[in-house]
Amino acid sequence: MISDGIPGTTAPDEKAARQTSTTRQPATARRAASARDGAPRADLPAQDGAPPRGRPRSEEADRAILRAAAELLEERGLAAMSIEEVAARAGVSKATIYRRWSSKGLLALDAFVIEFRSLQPLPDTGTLRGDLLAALSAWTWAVTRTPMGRMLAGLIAEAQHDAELHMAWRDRVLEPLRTQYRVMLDRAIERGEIAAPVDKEVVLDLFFGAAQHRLLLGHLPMTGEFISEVVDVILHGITRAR
Amino acid sequence: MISDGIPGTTAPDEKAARQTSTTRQPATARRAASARDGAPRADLPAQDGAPPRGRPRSEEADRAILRAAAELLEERGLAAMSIEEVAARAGVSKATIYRRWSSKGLLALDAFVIEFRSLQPLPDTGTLRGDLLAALSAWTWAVTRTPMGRMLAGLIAEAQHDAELHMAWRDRVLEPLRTQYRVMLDRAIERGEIAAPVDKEVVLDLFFGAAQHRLLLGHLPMTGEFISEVVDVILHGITRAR
DNA sequence: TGGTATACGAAACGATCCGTAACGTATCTG
DNA sequence: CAGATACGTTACGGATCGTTTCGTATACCA
Repeated sequence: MISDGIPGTTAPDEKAARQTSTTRQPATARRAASARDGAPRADLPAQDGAPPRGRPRSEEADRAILRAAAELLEERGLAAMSIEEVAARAGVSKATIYRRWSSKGLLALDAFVIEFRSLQPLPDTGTLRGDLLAALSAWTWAVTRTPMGRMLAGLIAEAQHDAELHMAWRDRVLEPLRTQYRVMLDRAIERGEIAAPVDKEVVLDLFFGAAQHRLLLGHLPMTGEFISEVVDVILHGITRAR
Repeated sequence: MISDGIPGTTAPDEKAARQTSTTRQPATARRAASARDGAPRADLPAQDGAPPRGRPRSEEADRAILRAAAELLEERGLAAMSIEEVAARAGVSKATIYRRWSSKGLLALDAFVIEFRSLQPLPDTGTLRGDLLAALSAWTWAVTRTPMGRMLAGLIAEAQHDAELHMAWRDRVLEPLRTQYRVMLDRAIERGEIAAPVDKEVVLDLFFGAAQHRLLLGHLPMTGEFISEVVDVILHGITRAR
């Protein structure tokens, strides 16, 4: 069992909608049939209770694939990244990749999540302002000083037309992050810094959205001044309550 | 020049050399290179002062291509849209498309901008709150009730790794929109509704970013309540000034 | 030790799409 | 009329797709 980011949860089925060509895909149809009668192919083989029988999957290959995917995602973006290239750079065959991930998007998501999670702490500075500044600074650092910023856009775009990836993104990236931020808001309410009836979801959208907007569009730099201005406007906006 | 060469004699080794030089770069890199070294081939042929000589471009073909591109963008997204499909649906040959647009992204941008511009009015209701509500409502309507919302993500993603498209997006979509919103803020300053030292760019990022965030991630619906909450928090945040 | 099960790399497959070119036809200007 | 340009059709070589087959490698179990 590989620790964290390996495709443990996602069920590979019904990815026909993701296919690029509409009209007819005998290949996909065949694959759907084989997925129906057989075991899921792009999942971990070990179901709890039944110890794995044959040769175990190479964790070395897992790491090499994810590392290669992360590199290529940064260099070219998701759309221009080919599985063929990932395989070549990882020193692995294509089939080895397809055994683990059913789509390019899910592979990219894993490559992204592994690093991203460790870079988003839950600050507890004692004041809401301190917490927000720390959280937004950490997020900004991750997306501007590491390859992750450039991965973001491609994943978000791909998720627009890939329901499976969309759900995975929400479950493994967006909601964990929002849950962290909600805790910060709840603590501020307990401390009496802000009034309870504040709409936390809107606050999160403002907080996170402003930064993501500037990141994706790139019209202005993400400076420390920008971060503190964002926090200040939001704080003034909600400490007045309503 | 056209007639003097026997077809078979035209330097097959030159072609081979050209092919090996580009061995197997991803499509995007090849396209970028060809666009860089060559003259702009995919623009309107009529430069002012010289009336067009030959057969004019078919405006019918223009419309059909843009319409087909818009449809496919909505259905599959930019990454999964192929020029081949656009040509088939528009009843036009691939060459006809390549004569007009040098990249898939720029074609998509045109298909997007044509409709989008007409749907973003400059409201003047007399109050900043009224202006912001009207503007955000119009934007929200455009991206949720028309195909344009789903085009947005793909274009933004493609622009991350396509400098030409990135600049075009800023010049033709982002900056015109921000200029409109800045006017609304300036009028509010004149009326004394908000203090002058407010950072207008940050306000625009909050305003536009929150909505775009919720649109792209789709974690919560873009209701009228959401719109008014966003406007209220921002307004409270900046009317206190600082 | 052998049997079974699975993963592995390598190679090949039929497709689709790319971007370009050649060719003959259509429609403009002068 | 001639010249210029866009048009549609067709074809090309190459890249990548996702899958399949095959022989080999590596685990567990009896």
